[in-house]
Amino acid sequence: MSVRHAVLGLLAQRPRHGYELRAAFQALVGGEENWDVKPAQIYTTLTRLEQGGFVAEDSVEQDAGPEKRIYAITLAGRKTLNEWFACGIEPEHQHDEFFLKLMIGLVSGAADPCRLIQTQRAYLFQELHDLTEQRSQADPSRELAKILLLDKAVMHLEADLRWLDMIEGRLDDIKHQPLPEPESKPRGRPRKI
Amino acid sequence: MSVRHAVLGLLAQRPRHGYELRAAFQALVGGEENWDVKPAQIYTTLTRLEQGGFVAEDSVEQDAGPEKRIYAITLAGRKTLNEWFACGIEPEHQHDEFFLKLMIGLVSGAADPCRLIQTQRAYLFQELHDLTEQRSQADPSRELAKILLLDKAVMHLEADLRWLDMIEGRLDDIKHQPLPEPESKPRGRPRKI
DNA sequence: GGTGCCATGTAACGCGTTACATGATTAT
DNA sequence: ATAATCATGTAACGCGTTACATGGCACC
Repeated sequence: MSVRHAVLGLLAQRPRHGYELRAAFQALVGGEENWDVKPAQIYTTLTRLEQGGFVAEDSVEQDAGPEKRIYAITLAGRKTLNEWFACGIEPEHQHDEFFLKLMIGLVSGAADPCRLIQTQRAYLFQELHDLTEQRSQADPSRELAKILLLDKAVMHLEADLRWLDMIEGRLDDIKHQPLPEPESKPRGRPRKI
Repeated sequence: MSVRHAVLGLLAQRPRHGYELRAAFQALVGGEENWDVKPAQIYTTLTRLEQGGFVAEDSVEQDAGPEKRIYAITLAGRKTLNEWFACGIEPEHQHDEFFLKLMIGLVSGAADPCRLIQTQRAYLFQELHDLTEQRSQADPSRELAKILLLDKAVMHLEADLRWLDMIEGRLDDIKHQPLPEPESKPRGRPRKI
């Protein structure tokens, strides 16, 4: 959902071809370690945007080197882009995979909840350590994007760790909560028994 | 990536059919407002798991009502599940859509950065308000899962708001950062001009 | 007889990924 | 010559979504 709009935005700045779009995108987000967009995604996105009428093929340059298909944004594309600018972006979905794992471990009896929490905490600490290290080595004058993204990641990691502590404190409540295991009620009298 | 493992875990507890899996999943995560898994995903996931040899069709019950295809986990499935339990779950990727939007707004000149920040902040505040409201109305004895997930969401929202403030403080740095707009260097002498 | 739940799917699409393939130019 | 970079794609898959379709049974 985001690469689509980024492509529109870059084409709003000026018409470009696929390879150039990819380079510009990577430059904007501060390198491929922050957000690596694969060429295939750029080209398929361009195709879809063209089919939807949001961009149009402007021209094909063949003055030197390989051919370049140059795309430009359309009016419909600008409209879509402005809508993107006008509305807020919802923070990533509430789907929490760790919580799911914890619950699955509980009901299946195949994993020890305390162990799961320990493992996750160790993982997050390691992650936090790595990011803090990267953060301290980043150059504020050239890698501003990277630094900001690292700061965000660190803040979220700290939140996750605090949350893990909360969960650990409530583990007993979670364990003894009435898990509605629905008795899969097949209605009707059994047939042919 | 998570539903797959959840299905394995639920089948590790006992063999089940698709409809039952969906109900059990929804019960675990505390209702569809937390994580709504569509029937289609359950069935396609089951098909893929079966093709991969992680689950197998156990039997088809037809004692009463509609037929039920009952699946059971295999040894390979248990192995995969234990691997899931053994390793940590990485916090959602660093892809930040708002930061991307800000940068796109800057280079395209199609949006005012301050405005973008204001919009996003307003959106996050609204979200925070809604979640806090929900949190205060939740019943701790029955909706523990929902409460924990709400707490996590609130903590992350607060982190996002603090991060927004950071970005606002650095806006000038971001604006005046050397944006490497690569002069798209077509090599070779122009042909046929 | 209608509504609604139980239970099963298929089809098509969007987004993202990996892997593969082609070909031209430039620098060594 | 060959390796790197420029530039374009296709094919197939995984995950998730919406929409559509079918049919039995229960309850009123």
